[in-house]
Amino acid sequence: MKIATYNVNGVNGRLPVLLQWLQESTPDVVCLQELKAPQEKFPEKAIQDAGYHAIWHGQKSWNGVAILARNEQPVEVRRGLPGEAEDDQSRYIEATVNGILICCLYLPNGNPAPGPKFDYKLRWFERLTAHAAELFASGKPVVLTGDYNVMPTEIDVYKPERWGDDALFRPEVRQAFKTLVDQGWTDAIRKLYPDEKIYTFWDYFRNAYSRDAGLRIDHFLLSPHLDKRLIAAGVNRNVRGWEKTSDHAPVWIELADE
DNA sequence: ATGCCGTGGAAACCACGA
Repeated sequence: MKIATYNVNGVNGRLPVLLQWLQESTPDVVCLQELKAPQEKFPEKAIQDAGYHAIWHGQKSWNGVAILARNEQPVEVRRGLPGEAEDDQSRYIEATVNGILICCLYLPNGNPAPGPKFDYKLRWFERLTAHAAELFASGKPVVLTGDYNVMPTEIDVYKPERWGDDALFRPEVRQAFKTLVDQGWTDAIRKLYPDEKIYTFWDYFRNAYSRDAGLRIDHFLLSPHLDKRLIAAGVNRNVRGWEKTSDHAPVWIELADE
């Protein structure tokens, strides 16, 4: 079973790239972030024609998350994280697919830091961590995946010395990621490739992709049950080189059948 | 060191992203 996450940076503007990648990669489950489309503008028909059923939480202009499943209907469990009723940003959706709880998240960027956006990021992280603790305690097979907007360690940044004050790399944020992982989750990429330079995002400008000036900010966290089933993981970096592409590349894991 | 690029929405610029 292959599960992927992809920050598309505009699902409608990215539709040809998304469909091409789905056709080439044929993931069983896909988590999308940054739809940048209101609920009624999600390209449901095109995605259905590609063989995927979907649930999504849209929002005008910004944010937006979706879960796709090939030849199967994702069964929605919740949309939105608990803990802040006034939070109206579409950044979290959760569904069951094939017995696995799929949690698709788009963690706030948080810049500029310090400031209210950074405070929101840290609050959102705390809410995610609280919810993740409940999911972990349930003992169910769980995947927490998406755009975390955090580089966990120095090897996840092309030039860590330049990123120390950035909201994606500040100590509080790295600590928040560590606190979450330390509940017992497995960072799938780092389990399989503990020392390799692996990026999932490259800026559009300054030729970041061709210079390989990248960041690793899209992650898969696995519950212990799924950690045992993990057989492969990677980044479809070539997709970042396509025309009209996102600034993120798709990230994927492969789980052994039960 | 820096939104230099890209997207969406509204209005021929601005907010926002990482």
